[in-house]
Amino acid sequence: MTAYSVSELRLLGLIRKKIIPFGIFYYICIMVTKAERTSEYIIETVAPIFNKHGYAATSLSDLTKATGLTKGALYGNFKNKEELALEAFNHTVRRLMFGIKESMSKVESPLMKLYSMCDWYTDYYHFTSDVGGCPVLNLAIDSNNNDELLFNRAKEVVGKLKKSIADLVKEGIEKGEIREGVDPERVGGRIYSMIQGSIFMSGVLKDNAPVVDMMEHIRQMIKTELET
Amino acid sequence: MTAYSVSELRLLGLIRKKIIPFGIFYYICIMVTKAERTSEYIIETVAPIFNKHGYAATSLSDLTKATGLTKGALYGNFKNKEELALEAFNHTVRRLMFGIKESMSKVESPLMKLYSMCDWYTDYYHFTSDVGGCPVLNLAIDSNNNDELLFNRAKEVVGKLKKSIADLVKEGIEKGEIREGVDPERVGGRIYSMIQGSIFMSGVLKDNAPVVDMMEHIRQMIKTELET
DNA sequence: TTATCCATATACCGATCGGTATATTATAAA
DNA sequence: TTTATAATATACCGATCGGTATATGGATAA
Repeated sequence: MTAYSVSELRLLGLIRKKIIPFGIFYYICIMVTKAERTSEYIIETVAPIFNKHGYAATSLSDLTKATGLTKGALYGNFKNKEELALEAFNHTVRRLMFGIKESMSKVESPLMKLYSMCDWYTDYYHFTSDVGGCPVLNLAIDSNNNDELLFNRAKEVVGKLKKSIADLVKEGIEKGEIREGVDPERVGGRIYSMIQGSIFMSGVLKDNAPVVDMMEHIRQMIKTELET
Repeated sequence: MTAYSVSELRLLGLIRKKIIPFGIFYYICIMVTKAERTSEYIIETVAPIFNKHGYAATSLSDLTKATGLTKGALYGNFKNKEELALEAFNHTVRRLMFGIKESMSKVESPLMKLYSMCDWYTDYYHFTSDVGGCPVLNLAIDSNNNDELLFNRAKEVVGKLKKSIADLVKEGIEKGEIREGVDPERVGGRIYSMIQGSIFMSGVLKDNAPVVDMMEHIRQMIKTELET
């Protein structure tokens, strides 16, 4: 089980606050119950399994084997397999989002943030290959025509990621860093398509080259087609 | 069951030739046995099901329900579920390949063939959405970490499609239509990544716009970055 | 220390899984 | 039409599926 800092636990929404009266004061007690620790342990352990094998191909026996827990423990902490898969996906996505936001927060301007995003995705293959590839790509394909709840969540994340690029482009135009004529939505969609396409190729060919090359291409594209 | 022309049957390798002696002559009798017709009927029927739901999520009862046949019939024509899934995939891919080759055969030069490919992919979403999306994308993701045989086949097709673009670029350079400095392999990989990425986006968002837009972008890219 | 309660383990459910041996039917050759 | 054979249906296999009711044990509060 990975060790977490308090800030990470807070980020992951796993900290419960309890207000305890003491005389005329109150203490705010930050606590993590056993169940919460177990839930998190389960999520962390099963996330790569669901990501690698998909929802249908992952059995409860796979999960009990990996966690060392029994079905009783799993069903004590999660409603069913679907909810567990959803939480596992959210966990992985939250981590990725955390990483990219952290990377982009280091620079100020929207244009620099776009370049920063390219830098971050350049290493994407390396830090996703061991957990079974891109969770967004995997879940979207896996759940399409199979599980509405999971698919809608995957679709939602795709939409958000696409929008986050479009928003940066829009902000760049407002700040005069990106040309007036550029359509933020179109460019956002294109760039995210390119990223996902190269992630797919890297995953299939088991080689980070497609992602690395595509990121270089996107940087060039930003330079020649977007920058003022 | 779709009606097939003799040329299509020949293409699909489903025609058996029988040589019948008649006097001093021989007749070549082109025949399709019942088993072959049944096999093809099964493949055609189950292909969209496997494509929609994936290998693991498709049960034999799904297949018997869809075909109206029993397990006995399926196992009489195919070794097992895996082989059936493989043949179903090959069938769909063969059809797509047939379509794109037909489209490209209408023009002569490699550069025009690249544009022709863009035209063809522009409609890709429409003629794959009803069979459950892009079979290459679906099988590659579905079988990765799950089924070596199926994954290797998907990977092989990805490699071929990527190579076919690279070959056109290479030929274009040789014929002086495309600039000397262009790296065919890199460009081939990029273009195929872009195509697959946009196909993914169209599939998730249930909207052909991403593919249409990306094809326009690739056309522009060919014009400005490849053409002499 | 003791009593309570919550978390986990155990045992079991009916349904369905992929696959097969055998019976039955349809086809095609003679 | 008869006969041989190919193709399909039936019935069944052990294993595993997701899920649950209940037993049990360990942590927590009094």
